[in-house]
Amino acid sequence: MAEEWLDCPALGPGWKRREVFRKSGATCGRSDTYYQSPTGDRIRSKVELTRYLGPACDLTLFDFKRGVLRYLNPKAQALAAPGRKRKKPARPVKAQPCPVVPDRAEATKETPRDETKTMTHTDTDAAPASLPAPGCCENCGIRFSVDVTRRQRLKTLCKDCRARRIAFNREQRMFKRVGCGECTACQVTEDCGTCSTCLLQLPHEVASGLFCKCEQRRCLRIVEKSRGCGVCRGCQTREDCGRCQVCLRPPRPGLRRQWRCVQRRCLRHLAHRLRRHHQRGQRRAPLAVAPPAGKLARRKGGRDPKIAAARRRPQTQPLSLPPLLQAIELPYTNRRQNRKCGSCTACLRRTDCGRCDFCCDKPKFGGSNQKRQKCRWRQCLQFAMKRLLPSVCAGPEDGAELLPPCRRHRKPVSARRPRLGPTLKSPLAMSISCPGQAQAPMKQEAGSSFVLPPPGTDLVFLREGAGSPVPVPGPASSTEAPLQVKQEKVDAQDDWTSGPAVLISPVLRPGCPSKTGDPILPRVKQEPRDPEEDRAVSRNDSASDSAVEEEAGGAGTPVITEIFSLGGSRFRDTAVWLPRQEMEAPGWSWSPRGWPGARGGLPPPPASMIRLSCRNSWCPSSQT
DNA sequence: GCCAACGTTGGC
DNA sequence: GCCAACGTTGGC
Repeated sequence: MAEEWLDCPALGPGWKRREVFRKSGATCGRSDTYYQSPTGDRIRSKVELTRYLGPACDLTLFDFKRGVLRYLNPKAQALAAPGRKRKKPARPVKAQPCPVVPDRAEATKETPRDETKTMTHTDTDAAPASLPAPGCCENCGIRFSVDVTRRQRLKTLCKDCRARRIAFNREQRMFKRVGCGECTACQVTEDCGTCSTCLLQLPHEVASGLFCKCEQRRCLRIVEKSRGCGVCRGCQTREDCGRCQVCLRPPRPGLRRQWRCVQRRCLRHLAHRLRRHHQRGQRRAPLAVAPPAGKLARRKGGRDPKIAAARRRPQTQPLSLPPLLQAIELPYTNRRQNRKCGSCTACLRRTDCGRCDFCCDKPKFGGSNQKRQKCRWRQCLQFAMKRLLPSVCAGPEDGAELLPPCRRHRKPVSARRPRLGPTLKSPLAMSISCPGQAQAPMKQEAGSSFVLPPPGTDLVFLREGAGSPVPVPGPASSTEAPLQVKQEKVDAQDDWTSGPAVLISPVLRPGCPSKTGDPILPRVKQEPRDPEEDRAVSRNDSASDSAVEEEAGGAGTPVITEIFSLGGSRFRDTAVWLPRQEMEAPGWSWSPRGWPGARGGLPPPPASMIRLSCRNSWCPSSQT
């Protein structure tokens, strides 16, 4: 079955249908059917289609999977007609040209002619959701209509080029997973033993897996993003011309990256460079490290037999990796499961709050299903902690679960805009502590569902709990914001001076190097108080000195749900402030820049604190 | 750097 | 069949 968009005359002019086969995972081979309305809206199910079209449209006879009208014999019609039911839309539908499904008496066999004839638009007066604006495709140059009111990816490309680009990206992902099977690299069966991946002495089962191959065995058909869009004429050219000055250069034996024929160079990149007058940095060498086998054995969900074998492997082959490098996680086949510890308060929560932004986005709460994220109050705390705080929130073994915060290319400062808005959605909602604050002895709860950072760190965690006077927009209850700051060690008082800050809590004082305290930045996102947690909070409000026990016991949902509601993958862009000693490890760099309080005139953080970011830019998504 | 958008997959 | 939501990526 074709996976491109095809006309669906059964729904009327302009409607498209697409069937997509799942290419991996437990449901590999299954197909999903999607529809696209004349205005570009995507519909994923019959329910959504019914909602979209409104109650005036009867879809009873519409075969969503096949995109045609069902044929009903007279007997079936007679039986079905009296008790005809129609799904009631769960929410109001925006004005759309509404195709009319014919009455049962008009239903005929599934012939395109009949469908086209019977499917007509009656609500022709309804205005389209948005007006298209003319434009030219960046790739092929043809004029095309673009919906300027919608935020859309690849909007500079026409429909065809955009589809090709998406298909290319999909192909590239597949090449990264399994390779093309044709290129010389895919034909290599033995590891070289000398590349950085091989030198890391990964377990064979893992090293030969999908993401951590020997460098000499990585599919050559993977087009690095930094070198081409994959869509333009240059990228599509497969053969060197053999005549240009580059082709005439001598080859570079032993190097994977060879000279690229002028005819095969990305035109889009060229235009991009000309526009911006600077060249983007080059991708650094991929680097991935497997977690220790002991942690592998605890992973859920992996179905790959090789991975399973690695899980069963006894811990007799310890990896001699640098400590922080061990924090880099190998992406697993079933990474979707890795976001849940299953035991923290958030994971145990069964109901959506119905009020956070992600809940409001859900169709069941009347949303448009664009964000498609789990309720903020249900996002795993362990996952957040481990990925944000590699070196402090877990022991050496747990550290292996962490993903490296990879950096993307930054735009020039002049090109960035200050973001103003009602919310701050930043991993840096985690702050370091300030001196002179009330001390709460932190303890390591190894068996707890919520692991606290060990003593000796300067990290402070925001968490739900007692009231907090964080001045954030929202309902009146915001004065009882579910924020609480935990801290451990205190720096020397002399290292700090007070300054203006937005976030003021009983323990996080002005001047703290917290992004939340940057008066320029948006303020801390204030989620509505969760009714279930309210009860626990009210019980514990008066006992601030027992905050640690509350946290360890999972009485409340820490505000790190805010951190993680961003989605785990975004932490590759993240840098965190950590004690300087945490930086004394290879593979990490630190920068004195990035102090978020600088723009607000706040004093710099103490010398013992530095900003941590990962030097390794590789991540699975960096190549497409 | 951040995040909205959305393709995709898991699971009921 | 449908929904939930994970993971990626283009836009800002």
